[in-house]
Amino acid sequence: MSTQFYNSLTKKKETFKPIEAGKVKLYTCGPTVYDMAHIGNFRAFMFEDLLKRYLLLKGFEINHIMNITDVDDKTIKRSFDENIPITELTKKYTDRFFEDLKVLKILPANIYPKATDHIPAMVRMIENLVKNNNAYITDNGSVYFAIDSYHDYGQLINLDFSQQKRTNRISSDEYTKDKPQDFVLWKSWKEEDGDVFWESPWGKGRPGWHIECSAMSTEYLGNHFDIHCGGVDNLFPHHENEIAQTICATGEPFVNIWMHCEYLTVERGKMSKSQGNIFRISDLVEKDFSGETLRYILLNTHYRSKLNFTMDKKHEAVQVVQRITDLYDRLLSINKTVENDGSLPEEYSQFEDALDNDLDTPGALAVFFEWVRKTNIKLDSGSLREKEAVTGLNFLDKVNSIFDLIQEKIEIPKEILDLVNIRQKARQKNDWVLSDKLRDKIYDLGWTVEDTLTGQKCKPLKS
RNA sequence: GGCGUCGUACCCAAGUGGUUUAAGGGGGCGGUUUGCAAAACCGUUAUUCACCGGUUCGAAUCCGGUCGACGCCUCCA
Repeated sequence: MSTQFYNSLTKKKETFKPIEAGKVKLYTCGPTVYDMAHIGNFRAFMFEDLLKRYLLLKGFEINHIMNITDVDDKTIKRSFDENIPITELTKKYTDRFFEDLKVLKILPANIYPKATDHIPAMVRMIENLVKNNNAYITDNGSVYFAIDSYHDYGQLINLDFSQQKRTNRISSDEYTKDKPQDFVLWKSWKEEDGDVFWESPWGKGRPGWHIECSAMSTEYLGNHFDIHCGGVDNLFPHHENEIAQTICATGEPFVNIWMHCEYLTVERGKMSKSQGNIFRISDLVEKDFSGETLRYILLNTHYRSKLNFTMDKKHEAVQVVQRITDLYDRLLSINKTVENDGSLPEEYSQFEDALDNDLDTPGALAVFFEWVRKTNIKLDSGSLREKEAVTGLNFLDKVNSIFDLIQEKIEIPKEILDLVNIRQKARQKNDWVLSDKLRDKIYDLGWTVEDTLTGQKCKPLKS
């Protein structure tokens, strides 16, 4: 089966074929670092991580660029409100963003370009657009893109501007534009911008939001590259505008495949500060969600389906993570004298087929769990051959390279180990009363002990 | 008002014309195992895919309608 991805541009699944054989140029819209990102933001980043991990599994070499938006209305307002320099604000939240990525085990991008480091490239692009008559300059020194100059405008989303609901923003805000739907490329300086501005041929100001992604993506990946991702909310206006301005500026094809992941909702609605239902990664870590459990929750729903995040999803995730980790431990503990020939179980091809089908993670997990059950049966009966243990570990490595759900080993503290050893002696003497008492004590200290055929197995309490 | 997505068991969630008289996970119940547990495993939990019509030899899957949920229409992952 060929690898197929749903392309938002053509609205159907397409066989993936990179521009350059064996290499993928990937651009993903990154965070605006005016505040901490929340679980909804990270759903998109997790989806992109999944995409990237799968392409890596398929053997592609990937150049992944993720931008950091460190100047926009929100960053300026926030730095003003908090009375700290904008660079200090954005540094703080950029650092927090990277910490969260680590918690979620999201693989790092090759480069994280910052918008403020690429103003000249944006200015050059805007100059091109002005030169090509795709953009116009207003009296106050702002530059707008004229959407009428790009006839293919509206490929990602079907919008009938004549039927558009009139919002306050359109009617009151942008009176200097030729057409309400024209979007800003360069925003002229206003008093509330303070010292946040750059010099340009049109006077001092700052770039519009959309132009940064156009400038940075083409700078690092070339004018024409393979995949561009984001959340569905980026479809319009962000990506629609990006397409228009980039194609008009470069005169070349832009992106082959646009991929968007659906919303994450909380209690069936959008997260919003007014409702107090924003979950940040650090909040969830405090509530005992691990990176693995969050990964399972986010990856157990197909990326193009809505995902309703609730606290009670934790239980299922915890169980699954533990089950997989336990199986991994069981296979590891088998003495293996055979050489690893890289073999994989027959389920592997179905696993890959599921992911080939537009990253069907629930389908892939279903195949995987069938295999987990079969393997546990063999383990229980002692009929698993050494060779199968090796093959199984190979499969787990592959699965883990995508899902990354196996928990890292935590060293058992000496205090616990001592109790386990005392318990061992008690058990040899059939002193069940003491044995059970010690088990309770170990439990109270945050650990569990299971009595297996090969002796006691100690692990931290699930969270 | 315009555009669009979705509605599958107690919960989560694949499947989008025939190998499905509907995967997988969690939970419940009943077992095997265990000194007892835990873990693992076995059985069970939707004759049915929001509802009503239609197309077809055949539909959860296609078409029309109804109801319900959600999103976009220039802040948004």
